[in-house]
Amino acid sequence: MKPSTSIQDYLKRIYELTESGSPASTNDLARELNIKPASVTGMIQKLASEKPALIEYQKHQGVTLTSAGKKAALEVIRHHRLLETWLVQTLGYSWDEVHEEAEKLEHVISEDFERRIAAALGHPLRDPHGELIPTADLKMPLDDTTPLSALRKNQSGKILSIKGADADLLRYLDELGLTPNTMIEVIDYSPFDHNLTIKVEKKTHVLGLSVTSKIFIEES
Amino acid sequence: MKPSTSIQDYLKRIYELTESGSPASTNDLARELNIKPASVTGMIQKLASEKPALIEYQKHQGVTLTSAGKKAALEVIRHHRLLETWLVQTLGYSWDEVHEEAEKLEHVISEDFERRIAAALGHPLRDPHGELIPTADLKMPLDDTTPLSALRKNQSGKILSIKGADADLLRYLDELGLTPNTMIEVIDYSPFDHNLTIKVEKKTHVLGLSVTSKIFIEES
DNA sequence: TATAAAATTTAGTCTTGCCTAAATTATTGT
DNA sequence: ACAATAATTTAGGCAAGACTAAATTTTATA
Repeated sequence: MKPSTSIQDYLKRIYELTESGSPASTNDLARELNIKPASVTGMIQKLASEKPALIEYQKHQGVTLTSAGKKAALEVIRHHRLLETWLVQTLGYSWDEVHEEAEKLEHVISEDFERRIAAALGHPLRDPHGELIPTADLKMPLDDTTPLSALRKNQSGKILSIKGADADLLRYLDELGLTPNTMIEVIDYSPFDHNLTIKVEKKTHVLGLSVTSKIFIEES
Repeated sequence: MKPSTSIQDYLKRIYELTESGSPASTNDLARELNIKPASVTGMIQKLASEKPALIEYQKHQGVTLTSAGKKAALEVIRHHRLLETWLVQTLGYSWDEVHEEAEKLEHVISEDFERRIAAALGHPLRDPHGELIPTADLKMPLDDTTPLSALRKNQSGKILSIKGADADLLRYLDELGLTPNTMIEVIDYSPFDHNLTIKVEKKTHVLGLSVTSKIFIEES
């Protein structure tokens, strides 16, 4: 069964709040949804105990999405971002006017409608705000323009390209095994200096922002 | 406050069922809405007893719309028909595919969205099914192509034109005062022979289908 | 480390809008 | 006119999803 509008909103917010790797707290979720924390607890308990669970939840520990939940969330986000793109292109909305409209439409359009606007727009990669649009098979793309520095704890991917590095840096990265096509995994993130601890072929390294912003990756 | 999606559906169906002049029965409404008759009774009782009542209701007598209710219904119908027109024209839907999609979208689009698609379409008079689209000020247009024979009890309007009448008929209508710009009022309708009893300048006349189908009017 | 503050959960309530079963009112055929 | 039938309404319930107030757990501070 398709999740209700309310549940779709929960999933969408949980997705956004957990993009950084850490679980979403009841309080944060309540704030994002304009709902009282007590109500959020009730809903996440229900969502966690359903047949195919959409979320992972332990009392007092916050929530994360299961892979089923993530798919459902990406479906809504895809609808939202395609709608924004479409409204801007075909009805002359400005980028700051579309959000509210898409927020309502995203819950009611059919899959057929989704396919039609995606095709009409030429399967765009980003919406008018520059945000990436999840693909038709419900994966969030991490394209060339997404630097390693945007990844957080527990995310992993494959190096696509390295841009703007001088010969010295390239040699250094090569020594560490950081070349295109290599798989990497983010072990930790320091919010203070934006240093990332990453694992590459069994070894871990700590890299600063000046380096991670030059390495472009694709999520695995 | 904007009526809920459920209430909008009730109003839309009541509008359709009462177009012929007679009130809508609980049973018919239940059938149209795919809802049990007992549930309909509950809802119409609520709607009839609200601050600005949207419907007129007497036990066992069926319901009609108040003018506020009619406005709300026409708003939904306008949304629906504009959406159908727009989906067909911009996304290549065929006329038989759009209904379901419009049925969901009609409840969530903003007034701004309505204005934008109306303008983009050049303020169309009819939707892809040929149905008239209510105007922006929420009146159902009765254009040149709508004959007097389509009107029912309690409807009134102004004669726009007379088409296909021979000299004898024109002279006869002129005697009765039935000329363009004259206000008329339907007093009664006979479903057996389609005779209409109408009032024109304090006098009433009974007209047959062969006459009423040649007089074109605009609702007042 | 004890305690105050903040976050979270529990318990109980409310509204919307639907349902079933039973009672009542209207309508219809003879 | 009067029973049989159809339509309608009443009464009681349920699920979703929100809320408040109070209890509990966690975190932070002195």
